[in-house]
Amino acid sequence: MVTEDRYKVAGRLMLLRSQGKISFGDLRDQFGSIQLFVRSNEVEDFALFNSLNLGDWIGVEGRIGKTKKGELSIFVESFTLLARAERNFGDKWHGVSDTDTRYRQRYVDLWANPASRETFAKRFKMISLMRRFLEDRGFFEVETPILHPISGGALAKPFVTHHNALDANFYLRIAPELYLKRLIVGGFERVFEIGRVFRNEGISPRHNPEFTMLELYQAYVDYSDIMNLVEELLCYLAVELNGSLEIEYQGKTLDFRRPWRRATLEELASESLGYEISLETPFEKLVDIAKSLSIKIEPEWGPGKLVLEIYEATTEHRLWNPTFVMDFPVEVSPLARDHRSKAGRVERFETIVAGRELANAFSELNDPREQRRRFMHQVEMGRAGDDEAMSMDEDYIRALEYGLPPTGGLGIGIDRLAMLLCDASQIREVVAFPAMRPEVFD
RNA sequence: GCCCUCCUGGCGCAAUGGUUAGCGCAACGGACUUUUAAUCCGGCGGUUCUGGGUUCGAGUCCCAGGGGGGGCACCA
Repeated sequence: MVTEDRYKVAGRLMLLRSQGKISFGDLRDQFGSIQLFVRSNEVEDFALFNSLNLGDWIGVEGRIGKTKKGELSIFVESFTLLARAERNFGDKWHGVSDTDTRYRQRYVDLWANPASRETFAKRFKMISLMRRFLEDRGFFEVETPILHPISGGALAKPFVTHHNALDANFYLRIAPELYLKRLIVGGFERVFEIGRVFRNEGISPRHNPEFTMLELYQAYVDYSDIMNLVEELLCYLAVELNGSLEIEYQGKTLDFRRPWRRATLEELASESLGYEISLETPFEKLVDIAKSLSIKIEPEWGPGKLVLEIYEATTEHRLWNPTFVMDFPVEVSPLARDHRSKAGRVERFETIVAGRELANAFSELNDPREQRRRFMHQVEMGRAGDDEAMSMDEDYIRALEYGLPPTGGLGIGIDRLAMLLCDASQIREVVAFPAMRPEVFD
C-alpha cells in the first residue's frame, strides 16, 4: 500500500480537504497533480498544513502509496511552506473566465485554467520542434538587429524610436529579411531566425502589434523547393503536436495530407469570379471588377495591385485546406525574383490555410540593378501616399553587388500557425502577454 | 477609425423598474481518521465600472466617459 521510498516534491496547493485528524491536498507542479495524504499523528505541523491557502507553494517529503480509494498519494511526513499566495486564483471549479484578467494577468489564467496552460505548452513545444526540424536540415539559427536604421523587408508601418548617443531615429524591425539575406551573401548558406517583429497597426483578433516570425533562407534552391519544405515542416508539426494530418480547427477539419494544391493567383481569382482575369486583362476592366467588389482603388495602383486586391476580396478567405497560391505580380513583390517564364510575375507563393495567409515565400531577387529599380518604384509609391511602401536601402543593394547566390526564402507567422494547431480563434489565446491598453492603477 | 455588445463581493454566477442586491467557491471560525469541486454548521464580505439623467422608485431604462469582447477596415 505504501512504499518505503521517500520522495520530495514541490508545487502549488490546489485543493485542500481537511477531515478532522487527516487531510487531503492536491499538489500541482509543471507536469501534473498528485494527492497529498496528511495524518495528524505523522506530521508535526498538522494545524499549519490545514491553515494553508489554496495557491500556496509548498515542498513535501514522504512515502508514496495508494489510499483506500486507490488514489496515488504522497503520505506526507514533513512539509515546508515555500511561498504564500496572498491572492487567490478564483473559483476552483470554474477558473477565471474574465478575458481582461486572463490577458492582463496571464499568470492567473495559466494556473486557473488548464486549457490555457495546454495551449501555451503546445505553442512553446511547436517552436522547439521547428528549431529541431530546421537544425536537422543544416540550418543555422542566427540573430539580426531589431533596431533598424531603415525599415524594410515587408510592407508595413513601423514603430519609431530614438537612440540618444547617435541622435538618430531607429525603426523596430517589421521583418528580418534583408539582414538574413546579407548573411547569405556573407557565406551562411542556410539560416533561420525566429524572432519578434513589430508593426504599427491596429489590434484585432488576428493582429498583435508585436508578433513572432520564422524566416529562413536557403542558398541554391527556388520557391518550388521552399513549397516542399513548407509541406514537410507543417506536416511534421501537425503529427508531432496533434498526432494527425487531419486537425480540427473551429469545428471543421483541416486536411494537411500531401500534396497540397498549387495554383497561380490568377487561376484562383478567375475560378472565384467564374471568368478569366489576368494581368493582361484590360486595365479598365480590372478597375470595373474591383469597383464591383467595393474595393477602394488608389490612383497609384497598377494592374498587379488590382489583381491582388481582387484575389484577396474573392478568394483568400475561401481557401480552407492548405493551398499554395503562386506567381504574384511583380508590382506587389519588391523583393522577389522575376518569374523564369512569365513576364510581370515573380516566383513567389503564399500558403493559405483556413482562409488566412500562413506563409509567404519566394525565390529571392538577387540582381542589384533590378532591386534598385524595385526600390525606386517603392519610393515613388511612398511619395504617392502609400505609407507602407519600402525605402531605398543602399547597403542592401551594395550587398547584392557582392553576389547573392540563387536563394529561396520563407516567412511564417508563428502566432497564426499556433492558432491553427491550438484551435484558437483569437491571437490573444496564443500570445502569452498580448498588447493591451496600459492598465491604470489607482 | 467605424458598428454591435458586455462590466454585480477576491473568483464564478443570479435578481418581470418595486423591501435591506441573492447564491456557490475562496477567505475566516467550528465539527469530522480515507477524501476526490469532501460534507456539515457559523459569522464576515458589495457606493452593482465612473459621472449625469428619466422615475414615487434604477443593478435593470436613457446620455457621456473608462475598460473588455465581437465584427468591419488594414495587415501577418
